[in-house]
Parts: sequence; C-alpha cells; structure tokens
Amino acid sequence: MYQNAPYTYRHPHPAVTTDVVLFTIREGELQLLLIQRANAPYSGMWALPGGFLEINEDLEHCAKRELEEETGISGIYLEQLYTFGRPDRDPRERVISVTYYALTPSDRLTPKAASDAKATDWFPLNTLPALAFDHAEIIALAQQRLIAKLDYSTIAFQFMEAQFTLSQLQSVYEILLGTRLDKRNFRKRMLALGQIEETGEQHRTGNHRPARVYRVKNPKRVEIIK
Amino acid sequence: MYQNAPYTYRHPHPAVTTDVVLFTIREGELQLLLIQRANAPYSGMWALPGGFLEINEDLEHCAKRELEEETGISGIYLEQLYTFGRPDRDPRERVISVTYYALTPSDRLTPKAASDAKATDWFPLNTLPALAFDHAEIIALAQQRLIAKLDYSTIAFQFMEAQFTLSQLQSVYEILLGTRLDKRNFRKRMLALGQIEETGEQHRTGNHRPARVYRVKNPKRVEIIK
DNA sequence: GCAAAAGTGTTCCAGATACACCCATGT
DNA sequence: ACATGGGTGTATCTGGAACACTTTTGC
Repeated sequence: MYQNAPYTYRHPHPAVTTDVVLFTIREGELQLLLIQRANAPYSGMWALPGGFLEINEDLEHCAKRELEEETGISGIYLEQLYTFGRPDRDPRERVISVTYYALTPSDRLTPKAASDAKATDWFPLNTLPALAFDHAEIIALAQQRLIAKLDYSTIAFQFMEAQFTLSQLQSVYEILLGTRLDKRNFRKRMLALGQIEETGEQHRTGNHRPARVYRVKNPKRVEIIK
Repeated sequence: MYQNAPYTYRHPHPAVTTDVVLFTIREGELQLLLIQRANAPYSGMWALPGGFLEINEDLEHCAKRELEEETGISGIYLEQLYTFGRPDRDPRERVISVTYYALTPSDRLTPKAASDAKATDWFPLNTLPALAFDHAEIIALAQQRLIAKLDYSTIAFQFMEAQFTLSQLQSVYEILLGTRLDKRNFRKRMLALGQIEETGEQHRTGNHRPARVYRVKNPKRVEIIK
C-alpha cells in the first residue's frame, strides 16, 4: 500500500492520527467501543479505534474510514471533539491526534470483528479496561461533551433507531443523565421540540397497552435548542 | 535555528501549525488581530498569527509562542477552537492547523510591530480585509463560539481590565451581543454570579456620580454558569 | 441649578417542576 | 380479572423581562 521510499522534509513533522470515541446505549448502559492492541506500544491494552491520516485525506474522512475499517460501522453521527498533542503521548514518535466522538443506535452495531486479528468489544463507561496512550483522558472529555450537549441539542436522537417509542427515548435520557425523569414532563418537552412525529404505527410488547411509534423528522441533523 | 539536514519518514507526514484568533474590544467594537503576509503564498494578504509546531512543543505552547513572537502579547486567556485540515488548505504542502481563540483587555495591547517586518493591525469583525488560507472560516467559527459562551460562562470577564465598573462590563456585553441591555437586570445578573466583588474604590469621570469599581474574584478562570 | 451617568425594586410572564389516575393489552 | 407499561392535565414555583425615578458629581 505504501511505497518504501522515505519521505523527506526540511523540518521535522509530527504524525497525525484520528481517534474516535464511539458511544452507544447497550444493556441499559452507556457503552463505548474499544479495540485491543496486538502490537507494541501498549500491546494487549485497549484503545480507541483510529489511525494515521493519509496525506490527501480529509480529517473527518480519516476518522470515518478508520472506524469502518476496524469495526464495520459507518453512516453515523460524528463530531470533532478536541486535538491532543502532548509531546510524549506516543513513545514511537510525535503524534498529534485529532479526536472525534460518534453516536450510534444499538441496532446498527456490526458484531463482526475487525478485518485484522484484533479484538473489538463494547465496554460500559464505569468499567473500562486499562487504556493505551492518553485515551482515558479523551474518553472523559467525550463523555463530558456528550452529557453537556443533551441540555441544549437534540443529540440524544442519534442513539435512537429509525422508529422508537417515547418510553425508549426517555430511557436513553435517563441512562445518560443517571436520573429518573417525570414521564409527563418529559413527553411534553420532547414533543414541544417539534423534532419528532408519529408514524401512525404501534409498538406491541408484553401484556400492556401498545405504544405509539415516533420518528425523528430530520434524523441526520442535530438541532441546537433554546 | 534549524539544521539543514532533511528529516525522513516511512510515510508522508503533514505539517502541523497553530493559528490564533485574538479578540479584543476596541473603539466600541469587537476587533481581532491580523498580520500582513510578506511572502508567498497569499503575499500581501492578511492572516491569523500562527506558525509551525516545533517537534517537542505542546500545542498550546506553540499557539502562545507564535502569538508572543508576532505580537508581543502574552499571559492571556486562550482556548482550543477546532482543527482544520482540508487537504488543499495550503498550496505548499499538507497542513493541519490546530486553531485557538484568545481574549484580551484592550489595555494589554502592545502596539509594537512584530519582530520581523510584517505589519500587524486590529480589524473590526465586519470590515475584515482579504484573508489568506481558510482563515475567514476560522474567524467565523471563533466568533460563533465566543458569542455562544457568553450565555453560559463568564468568558466576557476576559475582556475586562483588572478593575472595571459595571457600566464598562455592560458595554462589553452590549457590543458582543449587538443589543442594548437593561441596566438593572444586567447588574442583578452579574452580581448574582458571585464572580465579581467591589474593590471599595471609585471611578470618577465627567460631570456625574462616580462609579463603584469591581474586580473579578478569580480572573484566570472562566466559570461555566447555570 | 443643570447635565450626565450611577445606582436601585417591584410586577409580570413564561417555562420548568411536581404530582395521580385511567387506558389498552396479553395471559 | 389482573398485571403491566402507555398515556394524559393542572397547579405551583422560579428565574427572566419589563419598567422609572433618585443620587452624586463637575461645571
């Protein structure tokens, strides 16, 4: 893929990577995807999906490509988070990491392992394994940003499947915020946003009244509210 | 300063720069600092202060260093904004720019020109000159972020000198928001933040009642409010 | 005494919060 | 008929918005 000839510059250049914090809601918890490293440095430890920027590739494209290569997941919400560049953050060479965070509904999860031999798995945020590089710091910032955005955007809709009930939506908010919410107030607030609409269908499950099914009017957009 | 020997890598590496959008309030307007380019590309056009990251230098250090080298300004509030990396954003080579924005009170402005021959000047945001690279885009994002932060942080205090009156503070908010504010409500809100305190001194100016003088309790910190 | 900016409280409104019961279904 | 989650309305609270006059100074 790469030629062997060296690339030369008059001044030293850092390497540039992208890393992605991919969140989903699984098993009633906020979880994120990690990849177990097969090689040094940090061999055996877990790390965020990511990799080196190609020389003519857009940053966001790199993040999406690495995510797809390593996990098979594509077409999801992705937003730049922060750029990390402590001089010693990678022992091999100077590496600047442009980080992104991404959200996906749990039905889009491709359980397939990565193309290469590395293991990939989901981890709840409060039981993370030992992490390579400064990835623990990146994850902490991503979680903080995600929670902050709940308050003033419709970002939580990115966790929902194409069709969902208000109870499912409320459950997502409750998991993210770590608190119970009042059902009536929650519904009032969500409907007042004007961002979701009924499909007309019903969702039947168990011995109780069927739930109305909703969809997001503009599923790709994250609206800033208030 | 640099040796002449080339640096070689197995894979191509982009260059990494930092650029800084430095805001201040001057002449009743929000203004920012630009530097006129002396060399190609974009020779003669205006650009943000910034430059190449040194190989063992922290990103934020690079931003501060370039700002000080080119403008003599240091010790001010600085925050990472976004990382720009379109493959064609610099015609010379692939350049990733980690951008920052900075705020300063107008009394800290060192009018000295940069050490080299380039011109530096302040420009109001609505009368910007022709800008090099994608710097117009960077400035637009910085302004948007600054205005958004007014609502939920004490970032505006970074424009104030060590001592100031509530009228001066209100004027800063009015300039940033582009609207007039009610004096009583404004004072109530500012004092309720608990972030400023009276110095006990008075500020006399003109034929009218002297104003009480305030200072920020914790001038380095930007608090998130509400 | 007059011009000019500093300083000060109360009413009103809107949006958020608290709260309890009936509905539709499967077994 | 009963167990289960789905669905609904009103009263209260709170923080923001609107609003006008008195105070202190320099000339």
